[in-house]
Amino acid sequence: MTIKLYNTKTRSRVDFAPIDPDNVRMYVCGPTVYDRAHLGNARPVVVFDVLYRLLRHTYGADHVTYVRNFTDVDDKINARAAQSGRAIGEITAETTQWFLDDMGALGALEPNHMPRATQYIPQMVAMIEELIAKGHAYEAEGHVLFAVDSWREHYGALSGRSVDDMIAGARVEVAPYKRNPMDFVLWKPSSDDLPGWESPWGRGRPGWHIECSAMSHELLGESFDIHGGGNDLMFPHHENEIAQSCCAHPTGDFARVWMHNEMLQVEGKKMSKSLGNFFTIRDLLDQGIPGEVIRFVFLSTHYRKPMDWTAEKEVEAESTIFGFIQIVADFCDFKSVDFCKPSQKVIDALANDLNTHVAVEQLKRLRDSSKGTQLACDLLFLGFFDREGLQRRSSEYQEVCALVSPLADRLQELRREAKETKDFTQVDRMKTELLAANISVMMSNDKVVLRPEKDFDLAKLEALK
RNA sequence: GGCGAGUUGGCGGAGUGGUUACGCAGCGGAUUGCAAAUCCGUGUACAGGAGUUCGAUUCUCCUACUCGCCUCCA
Repeated sequence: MTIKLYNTKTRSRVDFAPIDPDNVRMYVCGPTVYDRAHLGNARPVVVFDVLYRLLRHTYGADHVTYVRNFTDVDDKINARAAQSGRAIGEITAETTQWFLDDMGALGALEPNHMPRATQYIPQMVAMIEELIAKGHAYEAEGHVLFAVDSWREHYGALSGRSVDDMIAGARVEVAPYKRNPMDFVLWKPSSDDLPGWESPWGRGRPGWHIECSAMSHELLGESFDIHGGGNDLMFPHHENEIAQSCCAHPTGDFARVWMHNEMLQVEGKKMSKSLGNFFTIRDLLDQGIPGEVIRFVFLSTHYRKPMDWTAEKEVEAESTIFGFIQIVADFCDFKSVDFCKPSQKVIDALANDLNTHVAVEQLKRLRDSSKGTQLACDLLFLGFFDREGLQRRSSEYQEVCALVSPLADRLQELRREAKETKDFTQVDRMKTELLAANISVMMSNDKVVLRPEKDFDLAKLEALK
């Protein structure tokens, strides 16, 4: 099977061929840890989690190396520390754990490596020295800057810009010590109240971009397969990563395939604090929206299209997931799940540039044909549940069904009598109460089946007991 | 201003150079004590214009609009 992926670098869909099938390597830009992850932060995590799962399935779980960093040195963090009076390390440690917890709730597997920027300062310093030695960077007023003119003909290739275009359209304030307005910071000086490390250029801290170049090199080598992130990172972050890495390691390719997910919107608008439609994953989880529902909404839209988070979609996803659980509860043989493979249609859909929408449609087809075991298997594969969680949800549903089952017998008995007397008052009364508790009542000729639906409320059945 | 992405039926959302997914909602029918579920049937969409083509929703160009990046933000 060939996995096809859209490569931003070439703006085309390519057949994915790993450098080393025994060690497929992927790097995804992770969060800056200063606050709870918001909904938008979660999109790349979920998207690349699906890709990670597909790669593991295709090349073997032990033959994929997935790296996602934590940026734990950044001026936003410093600002947060200054404003809250808390220690930087305390903030970053806490936020890092929040991130892992929240992403775990969305079913994201943890990457093989989750490097923290602060643990790779020596590698960054070494890389910067290399860049200076090769004439791609220069020191100025305590800063070290990357000289885009030293790589002018390549710089901007990923995002489709030329240095000249960017200078023409730039709105940035240009620091006077820059040789070219587009030159970006590799290292900057730290005052005593800011975190800093000793370096050949004095006490300072790294610029934003160098960490990804240094850490991907350290953990994945000078050439690796896939680099991912949100498309807002394309410029300048990824462009600068490429410049740094390719100039420091000219014999390597750096990342061969670049993948970018589109942005997320909320009710048709950009999620932003100023619009007041900003919320975190934790906010949603606390509202009782389960992680698998959030994941389902995400996967219903292709990753390269803007995804609109709406209350309506969330509600629909919740029903759909509930419907899956019903079918799993009724038809899944959990003993077989362990030996079950994901549907070929799901794999094919994902292999087609991560067409998660089509994969999700396949789940619905399995549901409609009551293929509970296969459905369970695919739900697990796509990360909606782990095995334990799914089995628990399934059992819980079965228990509820068992509780209402005697009522079905009673209703059937009432119905049998009513058919003789032609007086259906009692039957209808009972049915109304069941419906009010969100229990579907399905009456065939000789049988009554009660099915608790989403938001069923057994408390409302007290009157029937 | 520069760069990029997008515009599909009531809504959501795939996909394809020709046979017009799918989901939800809707409508008609079968079925039902009434329903539900199910089954059958049904709605003839691809922003607008021009071009390429035997034929374009699918390719090219233009226009409009939306969104993103260029500034901390995935």
